[in-house]
Amino acid sequence: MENYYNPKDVEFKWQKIWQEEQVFCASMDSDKEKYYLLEMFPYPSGRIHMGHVRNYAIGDVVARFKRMKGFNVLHPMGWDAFGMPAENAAIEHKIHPAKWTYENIESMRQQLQRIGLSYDWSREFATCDADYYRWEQLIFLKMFEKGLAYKKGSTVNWCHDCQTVLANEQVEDGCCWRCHNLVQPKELEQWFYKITNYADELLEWTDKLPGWPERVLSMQRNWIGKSYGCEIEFSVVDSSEKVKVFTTRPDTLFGATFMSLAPEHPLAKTLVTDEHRVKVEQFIAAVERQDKADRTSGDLEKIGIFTGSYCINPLNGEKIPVFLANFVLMDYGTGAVMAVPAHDQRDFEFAQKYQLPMRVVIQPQGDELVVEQMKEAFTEPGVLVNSDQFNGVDNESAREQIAEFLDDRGEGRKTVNYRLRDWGVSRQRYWGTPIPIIYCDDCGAVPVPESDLPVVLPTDVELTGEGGSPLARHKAFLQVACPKCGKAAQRESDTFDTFVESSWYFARYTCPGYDKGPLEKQAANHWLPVDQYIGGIEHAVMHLLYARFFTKIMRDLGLLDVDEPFTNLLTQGMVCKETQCCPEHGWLYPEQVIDGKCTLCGQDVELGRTEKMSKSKKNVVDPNQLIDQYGADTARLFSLFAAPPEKDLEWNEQGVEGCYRFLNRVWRAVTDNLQLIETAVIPESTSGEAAVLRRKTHQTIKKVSEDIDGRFHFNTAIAAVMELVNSIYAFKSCKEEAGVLREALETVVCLLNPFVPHICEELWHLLGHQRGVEASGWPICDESALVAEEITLVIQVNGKVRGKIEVAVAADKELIEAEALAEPNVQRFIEGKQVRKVIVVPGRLINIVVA
RNA sequence: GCGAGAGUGGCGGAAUUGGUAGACGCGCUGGUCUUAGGAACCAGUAUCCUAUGAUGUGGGGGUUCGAGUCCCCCCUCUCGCACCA
Repeated sequence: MENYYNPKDVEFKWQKIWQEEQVFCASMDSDKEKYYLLEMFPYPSGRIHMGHVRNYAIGDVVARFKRMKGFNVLHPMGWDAFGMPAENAAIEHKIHPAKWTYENIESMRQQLQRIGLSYDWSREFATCDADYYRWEQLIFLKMFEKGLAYKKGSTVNWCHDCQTVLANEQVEDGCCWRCHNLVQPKELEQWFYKITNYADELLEWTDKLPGWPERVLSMQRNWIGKSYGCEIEFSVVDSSEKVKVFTTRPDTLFGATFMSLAPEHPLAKTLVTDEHRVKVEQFIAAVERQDKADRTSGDLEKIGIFTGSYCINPLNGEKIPVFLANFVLMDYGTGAVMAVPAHDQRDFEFAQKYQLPMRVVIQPQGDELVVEQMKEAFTEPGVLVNSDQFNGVDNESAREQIAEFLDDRGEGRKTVNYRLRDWGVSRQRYWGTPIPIIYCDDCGAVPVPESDLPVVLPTDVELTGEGGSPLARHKAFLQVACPKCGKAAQRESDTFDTFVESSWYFARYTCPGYDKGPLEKQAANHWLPVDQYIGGIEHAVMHLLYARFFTKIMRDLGLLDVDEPFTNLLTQGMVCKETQCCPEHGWLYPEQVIDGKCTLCGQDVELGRTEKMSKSKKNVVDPNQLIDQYGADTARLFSLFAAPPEKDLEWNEQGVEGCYRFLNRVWRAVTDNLQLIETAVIPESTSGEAAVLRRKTHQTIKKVSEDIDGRFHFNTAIAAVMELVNSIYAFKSCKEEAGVLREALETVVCLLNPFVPHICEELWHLLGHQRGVEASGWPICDESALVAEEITLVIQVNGKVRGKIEVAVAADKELIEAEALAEPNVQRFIEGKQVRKVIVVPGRLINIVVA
């Protein structure tokens, strides 16, 4: 085996040993410090892709590094196993979702194991296991008890032909992705989780997560969308109705010249006068027909219509017309806006279009706005005018004053508004966690008693894709006695959004077999929070926000004691590759192109943009093939070396070969020198070349340790080891200095172990060690080996490099200055000039400033 | 429009606190060994150039003995949000 590097044999051998000896199992009985490392678990689609390889390779580096550093590492893996692909497979291939899912899990586990990832497989579970989702049902019951789960009407995407609800991503251009018929909105009663109760806490904690990328935090803040403002009531003329608006700018209230309501506003149809009814109803219908996505996308034309009604500005008693406007959204604020065209751009455009009056109520300092000359709304700070008793007040203070004034008179009050909506968790799907509720004609929605959990998803169903969820037609499942009154009742046939499962799986890993509740508190508190979480940026908002919400829910249910689930978050970049396109055959797989020609027709292939690897663009590399060809270590190494983890990675076949060559170089460096270093020991003192190599060895230890720990600069860590290997090749070794060589080689093997564990384990073994690499610990940098006798200093004249000198480390400033000034090339540049100043940066450079 | 991030050789990317710009790898060039090399090893490789020289980190200013790094203005790209009242 030691003659040449054979990744297949080496990798198989060690994967078997790791598995048999269960070396990566984590236990709480340890006096080592805990470290919980987690990568986002995969959906078991059946095949791993390069994105998985990269994600899990990154995680594995950290896991193995932390273990070598002496931490008690928890590194689990499992399956996000509910979801629609299983139902689609069932429809297309007549295979039961459960069978499909569990078979995929088997196959994907094997594929992951081929990568050599150091998981504690004893903690593995799939979210579709009843032992998992039963606790999710229990958490729902507890939330229901506390009013955190409730039911309300909500609009879904409905395909009439398929008799089913579609997720947003299943709607393509407003049509069903399967039958291509028009999707319609449909009002359904749905379950919601009251995430808005936690909006403030979720927001506040975004300032207390320094280990998260700023852009993820900013996306979450944006999503929560907290704004301070004021609710103001406007009475309607000749009516007892009142229109409530939300505004962040009560300071502009005197400038309100009309009112805009969302077309869906409940008052829209009552406020319309008979004279305007026909046109208004046409308008409402027209807006309804507009695509939802279009309506909230920027460049929609602003249109509106007058209802015929007026309302009264509570501050000045002015009568202003009430309009309906397509840009006013029913689900933000109150669905009604007081329009201040002089100080809001949208209202400005609307007023211009319908020739509505404008009034300036805020003047900028040192300027005077004239309505007729305004080309856009003025939204900057200023001083109030045309505002009665508030004239002269700066607008920031006026905001408070007017809000308080309205509050006193009972016509308004200060409020906080959020963009965040409650989380709709009902899905009209089969392959998900059943929602444990029973509907009784007399008792209403009755929770399933705890002792009856789990509500098991029945397996005797057939999926056709038509006629709605098979659960809704499954009589044996549906028909049940009411737990309260015992009369015939019906089960809820909806299942949970699969984001519910992924909102607490990280906690369940701490006690996967616990059968007395969702969490064994002691275990959860021991391991949580996750010290490092790693996954794709695509989960920046939904998954990560839901997981944070659920953590707080579980805390408030007394299941654990942490506030936040993930201390540090790393969002890795995508794996990209150049696309290739044949004029006749369209996108081509890499193997369909030889020498720039299409293998199907021989035509020249056009190179497209580098894009995220995707099946549709065919710019994919199959990890299984890659591992067959080069081995898992090469696949891992390239994924880690080509770019820093958080950046996108551009796949490059030649780069992969370069990594393979490097591993061969490492292999030979060890095996070629085995005899020479067999009995060698690390010498007490070294000199000359040996000292230089020894210094390089310890510099590398220092550099790699710093690069991995916290910084995750794996590419530069690997580069540093490559430098050390180059130094080993350059080192002319002899028997006397074999100890230094042994130390250098062992260091290479240890430092590379987190990245390419199989080859390192084998080489470590060849180097004569009985214990595994991890057990031998992380190399320690000997500071004394870093010290050189002489160092090179750069000499600059006026900031430009003009020479270099070698000086003793101990040399004092005067000596260094004298030597620098005496350097021949430096002399040329300072000759005949006056030396103004000499700056000495210890250990780095000397800058001579001349006139 | 708002928010975040980025712009460095032929390419991927280094440069952690303001201190030798281009580490490491790919590609390319030359050499050694070889029947041969698409193997391995060695050397070279920012640009211009006769250089021990000049220029050079998207563009323009500035601070500094010294700027890829700090400040101001502008350009381009990526991502996220977006008629949010």
